[in-house]
Amino acid sequence: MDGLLTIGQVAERSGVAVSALRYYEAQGLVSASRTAGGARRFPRSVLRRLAFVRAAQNVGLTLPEIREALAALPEDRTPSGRDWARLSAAWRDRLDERIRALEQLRDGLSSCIGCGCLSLTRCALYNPGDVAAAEGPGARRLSPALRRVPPTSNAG
Amino acid sequence: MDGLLTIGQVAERSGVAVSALRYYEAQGLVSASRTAGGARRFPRSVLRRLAFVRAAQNVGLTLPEIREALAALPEDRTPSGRDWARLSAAWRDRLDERIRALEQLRDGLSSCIGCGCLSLTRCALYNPGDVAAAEGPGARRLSPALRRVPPTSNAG
DNA sequence: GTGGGACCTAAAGTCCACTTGAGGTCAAGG
DNA sequence: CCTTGACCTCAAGTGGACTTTAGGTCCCAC
Repeated sequence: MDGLLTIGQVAERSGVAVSALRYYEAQGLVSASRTAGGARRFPRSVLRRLAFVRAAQNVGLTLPEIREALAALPEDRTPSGRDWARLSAAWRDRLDERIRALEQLRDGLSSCIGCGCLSLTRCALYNPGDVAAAEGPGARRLSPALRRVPPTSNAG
Repeated sequence: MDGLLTIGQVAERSGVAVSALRYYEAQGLVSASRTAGGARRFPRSVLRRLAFVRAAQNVGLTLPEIREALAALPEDRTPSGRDWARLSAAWRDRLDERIRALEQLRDGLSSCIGCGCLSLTRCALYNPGDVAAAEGPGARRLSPALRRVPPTSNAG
């Protein structure tokens, strides 16, 4: 081993499926060199990059957004404290937003217990953060502020 | 009007799109009688039912799960305080769990700012809920609380 | 020199919660 | 009579993040 990792090794060490790794490469989230035979060889730094991707997903970013964020960071070095701080702050805002929305939901719920109201116009549970949105097709289980806890449902 | 609502009226009053209402009927979440001409006529109770659906979605339930929950409630009456309280409590647990997970993420993030670590084994952001390094080299999954699908059910 | 992994590509499938489109029916109004 | 508008059905499309499938290559061990 010359410090480069096969896709299988990356998958094993990162917990990201091989197919997902290929998909990420296609989406420009990670990059790999190739052997003579065409097999991917990932630099070790891909592990950090994948950590970043995972973390960003946890914060609720889409892959295109994550790609943007990654583009702002150095390709193969540890990001500078300043860059990192800026990103982190943005993420924390998002987290705060999500947490707030959930808390609102929960508190609305508490006040609902026993009353059974679910008032269409007033119930905080029904209408959290009063986003009533109609936003085009696609899965939309949570109100925008709450959207997306990533699928990560590999067997465990 | 004999207390029955057209699909358009239901859509307007509930904020749920006409197409969604038809979809819900197909999924067994709501039911409607038909006029001679074949048009749907919804009982007024559908509004409460839809409120329930919305609320449950906000808590993160899938439509099949919601159908289950609805099955446990009386078809056309207001649910009893007891039933309602039981459901609400379950939902609040879910919310609490999600909120906790997100807070952990956020707090881990705060401690990351300026360090730029994203350590695969130690970083709270990457590995929320310290399901951390316990498991040999490489990273692990999301904390259960951030996973999409509840322990009681299967997944997509 | 052959069997078996690990790898490759491109395309299609999956899941969820819907929406959109095509093509048709029905009741009321001008 | 004809149009308008609300409704109908069934089929296909949408978006995100992947996975699965089909068919092939590469290389190592026996």
